[in-house]
Parts: sequence; C-alpha cells; structure tokens
Amino acid sequence: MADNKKKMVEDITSMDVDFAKWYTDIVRKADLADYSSVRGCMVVRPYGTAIWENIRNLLDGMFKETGHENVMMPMFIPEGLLQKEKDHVEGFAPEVAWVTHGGSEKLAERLCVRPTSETLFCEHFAKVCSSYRDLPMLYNQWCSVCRWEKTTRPFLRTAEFWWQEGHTIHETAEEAMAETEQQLECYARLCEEYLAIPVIKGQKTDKEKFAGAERTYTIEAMMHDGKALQSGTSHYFGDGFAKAFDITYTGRDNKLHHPHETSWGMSTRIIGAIIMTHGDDNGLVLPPAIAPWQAVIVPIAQHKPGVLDAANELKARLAKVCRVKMDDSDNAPGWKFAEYEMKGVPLRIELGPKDIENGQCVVVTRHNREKHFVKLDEIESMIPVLLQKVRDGIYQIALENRENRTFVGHSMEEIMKFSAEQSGFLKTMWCGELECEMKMKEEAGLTSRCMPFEQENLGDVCPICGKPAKTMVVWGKAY
RNA sequence: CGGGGUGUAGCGCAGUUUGGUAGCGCGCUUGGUUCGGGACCAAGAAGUCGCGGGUUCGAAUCCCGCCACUCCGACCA
Repeated sequence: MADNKKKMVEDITSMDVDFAKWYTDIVRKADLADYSSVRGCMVVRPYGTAIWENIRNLLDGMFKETGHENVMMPMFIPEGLLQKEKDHVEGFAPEVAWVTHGGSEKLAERLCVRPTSETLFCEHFAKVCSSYRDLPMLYNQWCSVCRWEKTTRPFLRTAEFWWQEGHTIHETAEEAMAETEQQLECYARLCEEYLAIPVIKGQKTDKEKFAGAERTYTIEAMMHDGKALQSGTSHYFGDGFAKAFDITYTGRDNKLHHPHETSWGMSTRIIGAIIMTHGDDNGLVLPPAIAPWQAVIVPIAQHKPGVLDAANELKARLAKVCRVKMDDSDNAPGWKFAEYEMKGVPLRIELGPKDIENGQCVVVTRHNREKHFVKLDEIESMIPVLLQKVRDGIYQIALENRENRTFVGHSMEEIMKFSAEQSGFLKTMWCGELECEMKMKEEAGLTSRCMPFEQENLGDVCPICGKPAKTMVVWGKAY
C-alpha cells in the first residue's frame, strides 16, 4: 500500500528492533496495565485482571484439590518480627517499605509493608499449632506484597505485585519435602498444560535460593529474547523458621518437636512470561485456558439485514462451549481484526453475508493466522478442537525457541563463545563451588538458573575449575 | 544504587538552539456515507507545557533544585 500515512499510534514496535519497547507496547496497547502516580506501581486494567483471575482460578482449584485452605494475613509486619530469622531479614530488609506513623502519631515500633509473609505465618503457626493432630496445616493466601525495587517494569518487576503465597507446616521432613515438590508440580502443570509455556524444573543453587530456605525449587521458562524468567518457586525450610519463631507441637511420643515448613509462590509476573513467550509483532497471543475471550465474533457488513441476528445467534450457541465476545461496534472489520490480534484472542470468527448464504463462518487462529471454513452446524464441536490446536501450536513454537537457544559448554572457551554470541540457556557440569558460580557471573555474565531434576551427564569435570563435577546446571541471563 | 535518555491534549510527537498569543497526527464527541485486513467527509471539545523556585516587562524556551518514566549495569518473584 503506497500511501504516506503516518504510522498508527496503535502500531507495535517490532521485537527485533527493540525487545523492551515491544514488551511495554504490548502491555499498554493490549490494555493489560497502566502506570500510576505511585513510583514503580502499576494499575492492572480489566483485561489484565481478567487474565490474572483465570490463572488464579486454575491454581486455586489445584491447591484446594490437594487440601489447602485460603487465609488472609495482615499487610504489616512489626520490625521486631521481621528480624527473628537472620537470613530472611538480610535478604529482604534492603527492599522493604516502612510505615512510621499512624495518623499524626509516630509509631513506637515501625511496621514494614509485607514483602512476603513467612514471619506472619510463623507467628501465627506458633499460636495455633500444639499437637501432631493439628498437622499438617496447609495455608495459602492471595494478596499483594511490596518490594521497593530500584527499577521497575510492568508485571516483570513492580514495587507492588499480586501473588499467592502458600505456607505449610508438617510433622516430618519427608512430608514437607513432598509438599514442596507437589506444589512445584502444580506450577509446572499450570505453565505447561494451561499456559503452554515449557519450563525446566530444578533446584536453585545455594547462592540463588530463597533467604532463609534450606532448599528452593524453581521452574524456569525461556523468553523470546533468550532470557530466563523464574515462573514459580517452592521452598523447603526444614525446621529453621520453626526454631527461630518457636513453633512447637507435642508429638506422638509426648515430646516437643519443631514442625517442618514450606512456602511457595507464583505472581503476576507470570503474565510477563505469557507476553514474552507467546507474543508476536502483532501483539499478544493468549493461551486459550486463560484468555478472557477465547473467541471473538466479527460481523461483516453488519448493517445488512440478518447479519447481526446471525452473529447474535452464533454467540448464544458458542457461549455454551467457550468464553465468547461479539463485537458489533461501529469500527470497520479491519480495525477489529487488528484490535483482537493485539489483545491475543485465540480465535477470530468472521461472519458476513456470503458466509450466511453458505451456512458457514471463517475461523482464524491467532498464532498463525490460518483460516478455517467451518459449517455453522458444526461450530460447537469445532471450537474446542481449534482451541486445543492453538494451545498445542504455541507450546510447540515456544519449545522450539527454547531448544534452538539451548547449548552445551564443555570448556571455558565454549562458555565464553556462548556468552559472546548467544542468548539462551547454557548447560554445563559444575563442581558445586560458589567460587565457580561467581566466576561464571564475572566472566561470562551468566547466573545459574537451576540444577534440573532431569540431569544429563555432559562430562566428568567442572569446565570452570577442572575439578570433578557433581551436577549439571542450566545457566542464563535472567529477568 | 551507578551511567545514558525522555517529560508539551487520552496516545505519539513538533516547538526549546535565538524568550514574545501553544501546534500537528491519531484518538474522543456529533451528524452523514461506509463495512471480507486498522474507511471517508464535515463540524466540535479537550493543555496549570512533570513539580517547585529563580532571572526577565514577558519563560514550554534561560538558570537551580526535585520528581516520574525509560534503557544499560548491580539486586530481586
């Protein structure tokens, strides 16, 4: 089209030109979130909130199936309480916000706005747990937390973010370990099955584990630009917190014991992962399971007699098999096509006079723009099939991207070559020493993402120091 | 927290060098014509020029301070 019209404001920066700008363009133009006057904080718009609600419902269902109960804890933590566990406070103190006044009165003890609620749960567990019969306690809360981050980006890193945090205590270490693994599995299932995001499950190194945890498990996803995004974590605390907070119960042996504890969380950051795993230069691409609208009906020549009636009838029928919207606004069809592509609606259904004549409609899958001509009397059975095709299609694309960007490093030369030329995951063997992890960071700019549960034997020595290797590590650059 | 960039209508920007009535495109409102890939015509509404101070007869423009956003590092979900 040879016209000299300016670029429309709705146009999205191509991801090859400027990935960061592409990302924020999508956040704003797909109407997911907006900035607010509070430093580093975002407004999650209705469309973004609807996505989060869908994720939340899926996760909440899984938690409840496995016996967890929701609770609501205070948003403030007294300074003294936060300081009870040494590693924990050291990890979080630098980034907490403090409340110093109530009204005009200065508080005797300042309160921090929760950055995470381990301390509050521990204080509470100490009160309500007295016998082995009380165990396990399987609690979860949906809330927002506050971390005074230096630099922020919508969904990926904001001063306040929404999440769920599960906190459980158990009679035995084995039970708590099983819980930690089970909850990581929940997150992995959510990502793989519902969000169509392939993840690597593994354990964090000591350097990267949660402040106060004995072990941290993680799922790591790879974004379009090759960077890693930690998409969910599950921690095993042993009895460290229980000792610090004096949580005890009388055991079957009539003696006092400390319970074993876990915590696990997934945040609105996962929306950032969806954007950067599936999105393209036309906008967002949503996995059907969490798309606010799974299909949008665009009537063509809607002023012509019969078109809107047919569109409304189609909508009523489809409402029984999926979340569907019909757009009868005055905007031109082309405008609607672009709009719903930007919003990542998995299926677009075009219905015009020609279709009605032929007893069909045109269904276009968002991720590849493939057109499917579907008979109107078969539409109810075809939609679920096409939604599944979208899920499988975008999963496959994401998996291929990850595989194309995953490399193996057998020597420091190979590691440096990867660092200079590639962005993605690098698998190497590792001796287990912090020193080598530090060297990896300083020389190659890579941090350990995890030690995958699925280990591969890539050699006998740590390529960084030459000493015998203990585990395989996946390295990368992280968000 | 270190280094760079940017703040002018809802969004994207011009105007700042050289001080002199605040502009353009998109969007929005109303009416009409359109409708299978971001339609067209006409008429309209909308701005404490990020905030605070200073210089000046006069500041979007010059000076000082602050704030926010953003990119690149360090830190984190």
